[in-house]
Amino acid sequence: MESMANGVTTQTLTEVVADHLRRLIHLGEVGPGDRLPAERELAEQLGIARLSLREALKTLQNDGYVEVRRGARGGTYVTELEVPVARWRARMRTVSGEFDDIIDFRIGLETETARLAAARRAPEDLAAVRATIEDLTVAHDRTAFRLADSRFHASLARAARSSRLGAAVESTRAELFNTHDLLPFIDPVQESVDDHETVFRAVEKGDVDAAAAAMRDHIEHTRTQLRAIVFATEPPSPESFGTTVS
Amino acid sequence: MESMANGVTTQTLTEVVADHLRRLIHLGEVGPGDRLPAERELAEQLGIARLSLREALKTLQNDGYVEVRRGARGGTYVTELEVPVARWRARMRTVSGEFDDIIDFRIGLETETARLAAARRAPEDLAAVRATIEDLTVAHDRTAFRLADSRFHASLARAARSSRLGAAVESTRAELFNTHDLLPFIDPVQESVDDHETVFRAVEKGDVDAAAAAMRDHIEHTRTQLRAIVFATEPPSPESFGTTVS
DNA sequence: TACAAAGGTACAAGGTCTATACCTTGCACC
DNA sequence: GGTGCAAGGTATAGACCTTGTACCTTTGTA
Repeated sequence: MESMANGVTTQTLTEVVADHLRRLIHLGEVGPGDRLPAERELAEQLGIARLSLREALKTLQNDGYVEVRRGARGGTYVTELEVPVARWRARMRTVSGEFDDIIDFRIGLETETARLAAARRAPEDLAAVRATIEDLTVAHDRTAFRLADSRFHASLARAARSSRLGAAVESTRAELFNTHDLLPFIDPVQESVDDHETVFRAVEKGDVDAAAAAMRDHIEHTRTQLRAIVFATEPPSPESFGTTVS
Repeated sequence: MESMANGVTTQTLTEVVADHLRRLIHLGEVGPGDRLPAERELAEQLGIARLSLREALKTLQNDGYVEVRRGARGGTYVTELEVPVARWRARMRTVSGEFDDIIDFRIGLETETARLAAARRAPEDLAAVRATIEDLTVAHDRTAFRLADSRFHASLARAARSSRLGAAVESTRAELFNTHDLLPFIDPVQESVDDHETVFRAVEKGDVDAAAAAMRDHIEHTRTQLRAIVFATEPPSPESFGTTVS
């Protein structure tokens, strides 16, 4: 019965809430400069006591995700995320194999998502995916690009009619940090837009193998870009996004 | 900020422990007739108080997973799982799309696992996979078959050098319940052995596409078999496994 | 300068987990 | 058929976590 010799523990509410909020930041649902709802309000939204939320915010504050200001214009604001990004880079460099492990996992999830989307696409799904690509094309700042990119993958998962794939894709994106906040140049952004279009056309045609292959290529591009960022000698500078930083 | 309007909660230790044990049963790590360690011992292994464990066992007892006997030959024994299996079947029939959703997810995970295993296999990985197939071939009762099957997929994930894929494969197998406890006839078992061998040969040759395709076929066979079981008019009878029931 | 909107602090009530001690059941063996 | 003993069954006190409520402090702005 050696198989059950693991330790089991519970997370405190504080930890759960901190994870939840961190995840929203990683996913780009809220980004640098954004203000979270007031503590009392957010606590009510989440269905928890204010103290529990406050402790979670304290954790995020210590980890450099948010800063808290008091007074009339006060509130909890998402930072530029320099500290968390630096930590994430350090971890990806240090923990051997983790970086590629995450990318490999994403490839498995997203190629199958693309394949199913190509097989099952309905007209309204295609329209939704196309809309996210248009958003991506006209995105002029990090926030817009980030959201459009998230929505592309989410709408594809919806077209694939697979809730588990969709959820896993989202989790994995969260683990990879919100990558487009790191991309320093316009070129990989343009490449990314092209990739998305290639995937979309294959899905539109209903060509399952082409859709899977295009998605695989896209994520391999991501792997290359991210690897360059993670293992670069100079840290990335958020200001150098494209030419029109907000 | 509507994106954060979800409720967050903690699980009690009791719930965590119950989930943990249920998972072990679903995965077949412990099967019908097996006795769990004594409460005091198991509590210590898990690093929790005995009362917390007892409450978890109470839950499993109510759900029909285990029965508790007192006295010298007392202890906690895994049942024949008739009640949980019946509930699982009912759920798969009722919740529209969930059955196929799980299978689709498995296909994404396991085809990529097979692909990576074929690309990265080392001699000792191949030996480990081959050993599980031999165990499978000579398995004469449900327990042996179940464990060998679990180990096949686990050893393949190890050959693929992807811990995330391995973990996700295992989680998904747990969600599908331990399927071979349900299989009523010897034929699908033989088919399953053949499938495993086909996957293995492709992995051995290093043919990534063939490995992925063979795995896809295997899981599609599983889909067909399970669908028959889930939507059968008569409930499955555990006694009819092969010809040599333990 | 006073107000309002936000965060900061304090505290009591209730729930959960742990540790420990002790009771009860019932097979095995003399 | 009684006794040992390995299990499960029960009770309780203390530590810790979560909640709800009330009140204080900071700071921009009218």
